[in-house]
Amino acid sequence: MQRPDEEKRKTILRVARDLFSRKPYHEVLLDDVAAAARVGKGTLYIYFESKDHLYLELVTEAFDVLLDDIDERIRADAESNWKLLEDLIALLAKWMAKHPTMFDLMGSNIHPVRRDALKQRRRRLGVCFEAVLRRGVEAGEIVDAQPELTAQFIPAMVRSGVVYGRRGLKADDIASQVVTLLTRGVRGRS
Amino acid sequence: MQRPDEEKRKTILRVARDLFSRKPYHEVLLDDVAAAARVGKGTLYIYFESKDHLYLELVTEAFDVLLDDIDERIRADAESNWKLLEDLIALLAKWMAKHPTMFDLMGSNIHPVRRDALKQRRRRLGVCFEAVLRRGVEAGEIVDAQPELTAQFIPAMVRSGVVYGRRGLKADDIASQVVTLLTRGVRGRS
Amino acid sequence: MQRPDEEKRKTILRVARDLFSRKPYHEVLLDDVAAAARVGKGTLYIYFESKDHLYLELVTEAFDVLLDDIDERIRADAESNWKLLEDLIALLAKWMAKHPTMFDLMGSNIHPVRRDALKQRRRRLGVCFEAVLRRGVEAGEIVDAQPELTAQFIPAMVRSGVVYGRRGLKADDIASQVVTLLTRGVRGRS
Amino acid sequence: MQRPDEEKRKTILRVARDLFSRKPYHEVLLDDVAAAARVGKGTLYIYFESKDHLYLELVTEAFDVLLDDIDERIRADAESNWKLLEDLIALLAKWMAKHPTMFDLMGSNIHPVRRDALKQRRRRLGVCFEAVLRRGVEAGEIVDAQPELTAQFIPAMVRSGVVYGRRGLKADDIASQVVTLLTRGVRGRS
DNA sequence: CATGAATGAGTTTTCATTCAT
DNA sequence: CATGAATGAAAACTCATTCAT
Repeated sequence: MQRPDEEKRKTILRVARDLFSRKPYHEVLLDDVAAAARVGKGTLYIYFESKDHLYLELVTEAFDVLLDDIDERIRADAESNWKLLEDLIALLAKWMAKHPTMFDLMGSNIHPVRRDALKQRRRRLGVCFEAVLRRGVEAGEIVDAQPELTAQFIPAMVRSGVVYGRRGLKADDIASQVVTLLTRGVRGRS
Repeated sequence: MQRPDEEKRKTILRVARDLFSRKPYHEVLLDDVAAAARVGKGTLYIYFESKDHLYLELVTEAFDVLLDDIDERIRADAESNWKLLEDLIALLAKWMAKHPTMFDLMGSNIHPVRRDALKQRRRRLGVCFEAVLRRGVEAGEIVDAQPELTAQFIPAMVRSGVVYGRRGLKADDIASQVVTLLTRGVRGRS
Repeated sequence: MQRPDEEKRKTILRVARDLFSRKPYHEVLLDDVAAAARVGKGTLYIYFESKDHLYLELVTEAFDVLLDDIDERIRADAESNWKLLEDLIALLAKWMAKHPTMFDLMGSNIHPVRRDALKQRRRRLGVCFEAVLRRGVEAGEIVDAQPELTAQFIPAMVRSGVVYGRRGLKADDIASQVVTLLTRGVRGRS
Repeated sequence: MQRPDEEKRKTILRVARDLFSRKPYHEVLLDDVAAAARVGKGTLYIYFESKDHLYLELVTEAFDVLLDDIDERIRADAESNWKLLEDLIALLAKWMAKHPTMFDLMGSNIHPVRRDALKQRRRRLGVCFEAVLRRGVEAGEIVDAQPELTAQFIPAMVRSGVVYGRRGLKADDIASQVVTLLTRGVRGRS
């Protein structure tokens, strides 16, 4: 995807990500984006087809970085599926802390057509975890009757920790609590 | 002489909830709401101060129903805190299935001033679960070093199941998977 | 003009006059009028055809009182045309002090069709003064090459005194200054 | 790249002045203004903050032109205060003939907050005349016990001549009648 | 007659997108 | 390529008027 000025493109995306992280979609004006990126408003349309497309690229880009990281980790043979799972959770927590509103963004602000591109990413994330879980099940490391649900739960837990957790909570704290839950739940052995 | 009609108010809220559940805030026109409720546009302004207020009422109302149900269940002495926890999760799953987008709505569509009313509800939800967890810990039924995080995880898991789970998934399926997780995690005993 | 409840009609007119004197036409809501008159909004439409008609009646009514007073004074043989002129000015000043914004109201708030009814009244006022001036000219009491202009000037002066004069200015002060001007102007005899 | 166009701004003001002179504030739609100025509706909002602001600028601008002209004339040492007074009246009459409704506009159409800017101008106009009158009194050219009232009368007379005078009346006719009145009134010397 | 809830045409204002320079 | 002035469709909200009770 070679563009006239790849640098400028990056700047716009970075600046836009900032704005979209702070305000809801409809409160972020392209005037603001242009001003913050120090470019003319028309320039935005050289690099992005529309506000929706800019927004979409923004979110998917961040997402894709995560998904790539996850893929890479998965491919790098881990010592066990459980260890891999722990690593992925740590990865996820760190990423989520950096993009605290990225999942909110997925909300429903965007045009339905574009929305699907986002849902698909979110789903892929689940699929990654599901795969690891299933392999763990096969390997006897994991016992889970509904791994596809658990796979959805994991990112959801991480996100809720980041978004609703008390101030000062570290990504590691969240990750370790998720792991604890997956390890033994919270029920006392009586 | 006609009297202000509580029935009509309900109708508007119901109809609006439908629309806001299907489309993002800015795509729901008051024209649509009025048309769907079979009332004039001006009528909306008799019952609600503004679009924002209508929307807020919509979400908080649904939320408050849930919170009330939860409070009631908590007060009705349960046989154990664990049983109570299971009940609340079932309750939550059922409610969430009925309002699949209610948490998304909380996202970032609404005016910042009003947004707080929602955040506060979400927080109260966490507080309820946290209280039950802590009591469980005291009673020796539960082992959890970070109950306030777990309390956030629970609604998040339920929501992710509803929103991203495969079609045809029942509220009960989700609830039971959450309970399973909380009970023993997914790690195999090797 | 016998109406169901002449009293209620009067109340509405009085109350509306108050409101229209304080705020521009479009800021006076019929809701306000109805509330202030302690009647239902629909009731207004029993007594008046429309907001415009109510407004029109309001202004013309006050005007007609003035015009009637003037006519009466004119018919009552005065000792001289000059004395009559002085009396009319005093009358006018007193009336204007009671309806300070009545001429502003004539401004251009109202529907063009209705507007003419007002212009006509204002003109009639000029005509009254013009008639007196002309008779004064014939009687040799007055020297004026343009009595129809002077006739317009008189109400204008009185109004400006009421509207823009310093607080606490009495109707008599204004009237007497107008009379002074008409008597000898302000030019020094050198 | 286009530059903000001062010419366009002028066009809009001129066109808007025309419209506001013919119709009351609330009957002048920004659609009309935009159409008449041959610009898009949004363009109006580039040059003016709101309808109110456009309107205010319109009126104050015209007023300020007059006030500047008057100031200039006053500073240019006149042969006598009386001659100066005559000049100012002529100036005023000419201006008023060009903006027949400018004083009506001041009426009560505009938002209260903005209204003050106008009242202040009208007052300044009075102050100018008052200053000249007082100097004339000191110089023995003028005899007037209430110059501040006379100062209010002068614009009022001119205006009434323009607004209510017969068709075809020239600014000069009005000015000369005002001067005549100020010179010797209309009372016959018997 | 009296009421005030209901109505919806009418207005201002916003903002993504275009395009002349 | 870059710009930012221009555009106008779209949307929230108002309020005179109607009409069921």
